[in-house]
Amino acid sequence: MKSNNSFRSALNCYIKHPEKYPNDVLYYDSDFTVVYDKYPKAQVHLLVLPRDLIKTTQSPFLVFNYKNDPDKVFQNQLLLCIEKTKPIAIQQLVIKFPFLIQQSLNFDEYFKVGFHAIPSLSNLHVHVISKDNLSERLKTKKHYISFNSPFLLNLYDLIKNNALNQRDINSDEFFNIAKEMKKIMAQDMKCWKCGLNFRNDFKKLKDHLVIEANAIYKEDREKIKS
Amino acid sequence: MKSNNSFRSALNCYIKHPEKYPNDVLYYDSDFTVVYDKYPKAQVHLLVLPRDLIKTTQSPFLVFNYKNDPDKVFQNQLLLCIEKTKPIAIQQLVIKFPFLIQQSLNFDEYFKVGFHAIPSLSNLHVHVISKDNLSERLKTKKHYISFNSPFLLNLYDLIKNNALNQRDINSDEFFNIAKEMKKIMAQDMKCWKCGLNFRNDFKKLKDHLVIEANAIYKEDREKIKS
DNA sequence: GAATCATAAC
DNA sequence: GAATCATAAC
Ligand SMILES: [Zn+2]
Ligand SMILES: [Zn+2]
Ligand SMILES: [Zn+2]
Ligand SMILES: [Zn+2]
Repeated sequence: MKSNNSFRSALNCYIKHPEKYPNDVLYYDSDFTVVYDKYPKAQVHLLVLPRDLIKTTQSPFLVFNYKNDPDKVFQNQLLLCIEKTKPIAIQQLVIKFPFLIQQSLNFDEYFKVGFHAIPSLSNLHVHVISKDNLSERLKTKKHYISFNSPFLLNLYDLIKNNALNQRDINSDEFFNIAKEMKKIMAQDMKCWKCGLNFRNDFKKLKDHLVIEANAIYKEDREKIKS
Repeated sequence: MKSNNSFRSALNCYIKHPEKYPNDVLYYDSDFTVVYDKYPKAQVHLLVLPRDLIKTTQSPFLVFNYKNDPDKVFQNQLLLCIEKTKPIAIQQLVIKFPFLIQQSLNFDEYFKVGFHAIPSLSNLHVHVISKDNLSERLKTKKHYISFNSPFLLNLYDLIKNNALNQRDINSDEFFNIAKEMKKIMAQDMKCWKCGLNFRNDFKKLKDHLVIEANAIYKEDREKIKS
């Protein structure tokens, strides 16, 4: 056990008093808060935080688990909040790349939405993140893999009644998940776009991500021209 | 003993074939090569490499050691090469900060010249480095301390007949030096300009270095205006 | 010399 | 979650 776990509650302030952090909070209502990730791992990286005091404490594996009698009302509220977050995320991308045209951007082409299988921060949070992974804050293999492997639990996969959320969630199962994820973290790094294998060469991957970002964010402009 | 020490000879190509590396080499003659440090730890960071095949293998403590009958001809050649390097370094700084006026810059106010007490690369090299330590490549406490402590052997101090170069250079003495330097590396990080103590908070130091660099490189412009 | 990985302490 | 420190392998 760690001596001081207060950092694990770093997001709690945003669900408790979203009105106090106008520089960090992009949107809030009675049920959700949307904030910038303080250490963004891509050009756009937002967090969607359920404000419900029970839900916020739950594991992403548990909160939608079928054996746990999933709260369909909550699921639909969350999906609705994600729909509200999509244009916000797109707008953030357009701020970074003014040549992009907001109305023509397909969210699914540019973004991913999901939970980390083993979050470090205890308040339940959905990552809404652009696919580029172009960021100074992306500093380690673990950062990259955590968004480009089964460590990222796609929100829509999780909500479906599939293998992901039919696991028995007991401490044995959490131990198994931890073991799986450790294996996943040890795998090679591959480009999210073209699949090129960078093995453990993080620096080369970083250089390549610049090229891919230039391509996707310019390509769109070219498409618009033609 | 390390299994593969080839990285220690990374600078050898520049003294062997300076003409082959026009992108890296700023100046060379029959006795010296001046190159960009490949991982600059400040806005301007150059290396002066003696091309003599004996001198290049020597330790900075040994090459000027009085008990070792110092080669005064070599010393003077090196000092002359440093004099040639000074305007080059100043020019590099002006390229980064075009508001600076080349002719009015006092080298000693903006730069340091010296050896690392315990170099990682085996070819003898003098660092000519701007004092700012503002660089993305400055990533660790050791990087910073290595230029802001007795780990940096000031060239002119070393040439003087003083305590620094009167040490008996045997393996016992090298062991003592290594122990001293380890202590030095464990000390707090302090701002090179104002002396503010950042202890082990490297991130805060980095932020502060931005402020100090803005001040020194703008200050000069103000002086010129008045 | 840099970079990857593991490990505390917060 | 980030950041400091230590340790291999190159
Ligand atoms: Zn997380
Ligand atoms: Zn690619
Ligand atoms: Zn060196
Ligand atoms: Zn200062």
